[in-house]
Amino acid sequence: MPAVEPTIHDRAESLVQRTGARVTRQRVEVLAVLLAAPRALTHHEIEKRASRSRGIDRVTVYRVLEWLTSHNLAHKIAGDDRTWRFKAAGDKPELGHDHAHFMCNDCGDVICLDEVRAARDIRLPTGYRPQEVELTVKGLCAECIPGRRHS
Amino acid sequence: MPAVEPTIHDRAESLVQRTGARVTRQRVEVLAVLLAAPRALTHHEIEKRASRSRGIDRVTVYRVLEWLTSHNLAHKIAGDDRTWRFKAAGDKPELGHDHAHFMCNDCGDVICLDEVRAARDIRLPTGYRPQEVELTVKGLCAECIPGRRHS
DNA sequence: CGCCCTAATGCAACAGGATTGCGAAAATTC
DNA sequence: GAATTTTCGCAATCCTGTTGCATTAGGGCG
Repeated sequence: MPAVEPTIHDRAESLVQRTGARVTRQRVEVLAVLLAAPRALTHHEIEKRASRSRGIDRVTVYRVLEWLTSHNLAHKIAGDDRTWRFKAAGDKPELGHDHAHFMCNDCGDVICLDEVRAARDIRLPTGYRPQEVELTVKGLCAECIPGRRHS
Repeated sequence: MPAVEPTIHDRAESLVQRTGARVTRQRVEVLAVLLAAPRALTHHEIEKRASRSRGIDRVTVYRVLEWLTSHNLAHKIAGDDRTWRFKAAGDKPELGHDHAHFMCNDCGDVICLDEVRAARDIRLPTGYRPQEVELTVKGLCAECIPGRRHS
């Protein structure tokens, strides 16, 4: 059953189109997956979710993600498990990525803390030039608090 | 020429001893390397420096670093290049690791910004429990500022 | 509408950091 | 100094991510 999800897919398509580059099924699908997710996803999760209709090659997913990132349609977040996580940048690609993140020490999930802004006035050694500030709170997410059963 | 470096090596040995576990050449040497370094080192750098007298196996270095980390004698920092960097924790292993880091976007070097302390009062979604706060400033280190010649 | 050019995809092979299994070596204990 | 148990070294393996290259398919243009 081709029960398409109109809104998200269309938003994705429109965002890809707006870059002026080619609108391919793979780009749209991957971006749609990111837009639909409430948190940052690993390459693995993205690949799995994007392959529901037809498959997308592993390498293509990597390349699409790199492309999305370089066009500010997605953000790339380094986790402690040495795997990148990706998150849709939202509808305003012009805006930067200067909010904070929360990372679960147990399951590795990453969410954005949109309200928090990192301090920008930090003293560096002489000769050092700051570019971005990253603020990551680590801890346990609601799912991983001991005492709760795993879903 | 066995020109030993007395102080650092001894400090390393003492720190390892204090854990109650076995005091092996490999643990002491690796920790001494970390203590001597002004910045966080990659596994590669550590291995190279630790092998000056006799060699230490690659895998052993990994295991020693993991051991040091789990005993709070070293800290493990995730970089954007997906390689771990390690730094001695200093003489007070009880203390946490709640200072900020600077990471060079060009060469990847990581240094600690000991004076900076991250905000501890950050609002999280309900049910989330914070454990650590990581503040990382990214930019260019003095070596990598354009216009300077590479050493 | 269909052709063409080029960008993008898929496949396979590769790269490099990190991990695991297991027998050998060595640090404490007695 | 022998026993015991941790730790080491070596090889093989895993896993994320990358590269090369032939094939496919956007989408501009006639």
